[in-house]
Parts: sequence; C-alpha cells; structure tokens
Amino acid sequence: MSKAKRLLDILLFVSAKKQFTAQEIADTFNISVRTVHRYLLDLSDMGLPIYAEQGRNGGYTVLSSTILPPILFTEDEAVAIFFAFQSLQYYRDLPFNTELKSVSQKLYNSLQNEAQKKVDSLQSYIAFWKPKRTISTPLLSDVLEAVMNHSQLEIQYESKSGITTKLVHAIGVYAHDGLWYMPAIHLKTEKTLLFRVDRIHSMIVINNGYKSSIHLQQWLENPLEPQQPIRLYVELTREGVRQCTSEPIFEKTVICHSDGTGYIDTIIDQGEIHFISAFFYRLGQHAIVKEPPELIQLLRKHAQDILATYPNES
Amino acid sequence: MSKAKRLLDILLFVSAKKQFTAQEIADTFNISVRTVHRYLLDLSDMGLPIYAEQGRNGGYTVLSSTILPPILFTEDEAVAIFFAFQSLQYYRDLPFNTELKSVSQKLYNSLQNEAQKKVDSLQSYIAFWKPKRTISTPLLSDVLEAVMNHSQLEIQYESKSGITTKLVHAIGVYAHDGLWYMPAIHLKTEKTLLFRVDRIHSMIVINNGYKSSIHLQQWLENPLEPQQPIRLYVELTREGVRQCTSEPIFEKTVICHSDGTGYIDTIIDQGEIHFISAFFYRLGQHAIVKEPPELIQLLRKHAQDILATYPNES
DNA sequence: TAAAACATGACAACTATTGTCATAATTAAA
DNA sequence: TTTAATTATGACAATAGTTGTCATGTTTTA
Repeated sequence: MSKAKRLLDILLFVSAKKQFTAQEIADTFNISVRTVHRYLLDLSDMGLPIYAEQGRNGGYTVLSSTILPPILFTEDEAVAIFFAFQSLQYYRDLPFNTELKSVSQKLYNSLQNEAQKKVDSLQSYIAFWKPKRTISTPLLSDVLEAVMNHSQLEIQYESKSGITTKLVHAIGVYAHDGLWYMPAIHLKTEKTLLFRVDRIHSMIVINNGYKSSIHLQQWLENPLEPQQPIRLYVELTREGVRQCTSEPIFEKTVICHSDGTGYIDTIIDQGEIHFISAFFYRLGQHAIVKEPPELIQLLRKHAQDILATYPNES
Repeated sequence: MSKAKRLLDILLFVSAKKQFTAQEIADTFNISVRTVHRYLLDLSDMGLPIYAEQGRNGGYTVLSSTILPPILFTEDEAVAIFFAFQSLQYYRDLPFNTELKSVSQKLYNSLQNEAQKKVDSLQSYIAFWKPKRTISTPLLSDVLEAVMNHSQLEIQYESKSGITTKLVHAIGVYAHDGLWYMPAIHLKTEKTLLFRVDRIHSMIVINNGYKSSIHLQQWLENPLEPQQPIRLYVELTREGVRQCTSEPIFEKTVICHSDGTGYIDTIIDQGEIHFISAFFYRLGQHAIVKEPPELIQLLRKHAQDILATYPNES
C-alpha cells in the first residue's frame, strides 16, 4: 500500500479515536512503532492538531473533532460556499458560528491571488440582504442539543400573558426571517405550541427517553393541528395580481384573467385570517374580498377601531 | 522534494493553465517527460478531470475550472457547509446552483458512516424555513454577468404601468425574501431605480465601459436617494413593544418603560409611510401613532376606504 | 526505581520513483 | 505520403525514499 493511502487511513483512525498510543496504531496497521512515530510527525506537519504526553499513561491526543479526508474543490465551488455563508451572516446566532469562520478562512487562504480578487469583486455586486437582527438567542445551542437527545424541557417563557413555566417536548428548531422558532408538545395539554427561542428566559433539561412520533419536516409541511378550513375568494385588479403573486402564501393560488386582472379562490385555515386581513388591508381597493364573511367583518371591525383610535382632529 | 508536494505543484500549475503538453511540464519542473506522464496518470486517478489528444498539436486539457489544493475540514465544518446550503435551497434560482450540488455530494461522500447519520438526524431537527418560491428568474446569471462587466442594459420591464423599455446601468444584484432585486441607474433621468429581476422580460447587453461610482454595499446601507425625513412617534402597549421588537426596522428604536410599555421616537423617510401604516394598522390599539399627522391621515383614509369598499350587509 | 510512554538517531534491507531508451499509436502539417 | 509532434507503455538500472531493528534519551507516574 502506498504511503499516502496509509497516512490517510491513520489520519481517519486517529481523528476518530482522539486518544491512543503509538503501540496501538502499530498493532492495528501492522507497522513498526518507529514508523508510527514518523507518520504522526508527518500528519502533524500536515496540520493535524495533535500533541503527545510523555511518560506512563501518556500517549497522543488529537485536539479538534473528526477530520475528513482532503477534498478537492474547484474555485467555483469555493465561491459557492462563500456566498452560502454570506447569506447566513445576518443571523445573529447560529448553531455553528465558529465553523463558518474557520471554513471561510481555510478557503480564502487557499485561493490564488487572482481568485481572491474575483471573490472580492463578486462580493461587491451580489448580496443577500436581510435586516440585521439584534435580538440574541443565547439558548439556541442548548435547545438544539436537548432536541437531539429527545430530552424534555422545563422552560421559562415570555408570552403575551407574561412569563410562564411550561414542561414541553421539543420537535425541532427552525429559522424564519432571522428568528429561531421551536415547535414543541406541551406535555400537560398534549397540544403542539410554537415558541420563539429568544423568548425562552431559562430552561432545565430533563433527561428521559420520551420519543415523539412527529418530525420537524412533517410539522413544517403540515403545521398547526386544529384545521378549520374556510373558503377564501378575492377579486383582484391588475395591481392586485402583481402584489399577490409576490406574496408566498398566495403566489400559487392566483388565477389570472387574460386582461391581467384575476382572483384567488382557495381554502385557508380560520387561524390565518388575522394575518390575511392585514395583507388585504394593505391592498385596499386592489383586492375585493368576497368570502369569507368573517374576513370582511374583521376588515370592517379593524377599520372602525382605527377610526375610533384616531378621531378626526383636522 | 517529496512526490506529494511535486504532484500538488503540478496540480495547481496544470489546473491554472488548462492546456499544455507533457514536454512543457517536464521543462518547468525539471523532470523527465516519462515522469510527467506517470504523474498525470496519478492526478487523473485522484479525480482531476483531464484528457489527452494525441498527435501533432495534441496535448493535455484540464476540463473543470481551477482546482484548489486539497483542504482538510473537520466534520463540524462539513456540517456547517451543509446547513448553509440548506438555507439556500428555497431560492428557486441561484447564480451557482450546480456548484451547490457538487459540493454537497463531495462532502457527504467523504463523511464516515456515523457522521452521515449525524447529518441526517440534524437535518430532521433543524431547518431554515422559508416559503418555497415558484417565481423563476431565468435572467439572473445574465444580469449578474452584465453587472460584473460594467455593461449597460436595455431592459423590457413589467411595472405597474405595463411593459416599458429602459436603458440602465446596474449597480448590483441582491436577494431578499426569495426574490432577486437589481438597483440600477436609469440613464435618461440619472435616478436610481429598483428592479425585480424576475420582472425583466428580456434584455440587450450593451458593452461599454461606463463605470459607476456607487457600489452595491453602499447602496444597501444608504438606499433610495430622496430623503424626506419626518418624525415618527408612537406609543406602545406591552404587546405593542413585543411586536415592534420583532420587526427588523423598529427593533433598534423601541424604548421600553419599566412597566413593559414603551414608545418609538425616530426619524423615518416620507416614502416609507405606506409600509409603516400597514404595520401599525395590524397592531391596532397596541400602537397609538402620535406623529406624523400624515401617517394618522393615511391610517384614517385607508380605514374609510375599507369601510366604503365593504358596506355593512349583515 | 521501574515501567510505560514519547523522541530521535543510525543503518541495513527493502520498496518506490525516476530517467533513459525503445517502441507503438495517433494526428496534422509539409 | 512522409515527417514531426504528440500521447502511451514497457523494461531496466540508478537513485531516492521508506521501513524495521536496535540503541539511547527523556518524561511521567505508580
């Protein structure tokens, strides 16, 4: 076997094992101890963070986590990784902040001069713009760890009604619009609730093997349980069509007439009508809601509230 | 010099040069032609996409773009790259779709069995949720290329008033909320306008070295030129504070009283009040706008329009 | 103090790499 | 058609690198 192949095998072995003596390696790979020492020196030169302790009970220790075999990337691929990371940079907290930095650095350093310029120039012409969040989410990593261990959580949560304590089993964690959310099963009521991770003030992890039957992906595709379907029917002007096709929740359901006007005829959940009413309020006369009557009532009620809140002074 | 080092040097040389003969390599590195042939065979085995043409004027050709020296990643770093890519998967169009796929594949293949399970399991507990966009942006790559070449563009653009033709100089391209935008200088009026790339029906690239003085980053930090500052003053209930701190444009300006209520006192641009009025409409009595009067008038006006659009029928 | 570990050097045996030469195949230009 | 330029491959000796063995240190801890 070639030296390179052997080195790679040993690299993978030791970086998985973390703690070992030269004798162990010599035995598993059927090579002499002297050679093991030489190999480890080579790996150390190649950048493997390894250190040795002399004396009885000594041995070698690999510092960082498991290392992958070296991978060949093209420059275009490196650029893609850069921009993927750029698109994440507006999250104040991520479960892998330090890794993002180290990867960027490794890649950027390995780029030739010319390619570095290309990345720099691309960076000045393309961006992923999102407002920078200032809200911090210190418990994110802890929550994620608890989720992966199927632990229960006792959380102090700040909601509309103040701070309450709840015992929950988390389904997963997801990011939306720069904020982190945690759908979880409230163990007292057996209902699924949605929490914002930044609003969890503190938590206690209770380790027991409660296994949930629901998965995050499942939950995201088919959210909030109590489905109360109602029909939504809205007529749209040309401008209304333009606006609705830009709105994620409607873009698939807009039907367009040949003259550019159109309509929406779909089924929505009762729970969504507050959000939807705010949307159609904005569209004004460009969207005429015909159904459901609850939505029309809501629009009227809210309009009346607004007029009551702001009596005419002029 | 060790063989590995030499191979690396040749890898870099060859992948930068793309086209070469064995003799050239032999000369530049002072090795025999026979060895060059052997080396190129090795590189080919290592995955370098290279092919040879025999005969006079023949030679070797490296297919893909420049290759980076092999990089050692830790498993955690690989996981970070995976999730950065996951967060991008909701964009229907990206300037580097194919690279994302090839990188993911390379990384996933190089992970040990155990680590693959870890990635899979993480993937079922963490997500970046954004509504999947169905709007396609076929001209994205073309626009980006034009931007980087400082070219002018004559675009057929679909706006409120129908399809118009405009001659513009693009500043850059950015993604927001799943859609791609292009701020550009309209050459007739010298004003900066914001276009949505998916609404560009077709375009003609006019190659001339017009160099803009404004950069994308600059523009993003300090957008739309005509600043008409007005004072915004809003009183907030506890719930109002909660909602406003979740809204990117206000989260930094909310001032909180000790009892949990608070207020916003800041300067906004005249142009923003339509967006802002929709936001405060939603908050209803949880936010009482005191200034500017224009905003109050807008809220009243819109409420009246809504009431006129939906006369009471019940 | 002895045992268990790393660290390093010397050297012969072994293995891999390299250059040289030879030969073949392929292609394009003279 | 011939010739020159190119890749492709094999044989083999000279050279270079790697390995195992042995020897000698050093450090740490039971």
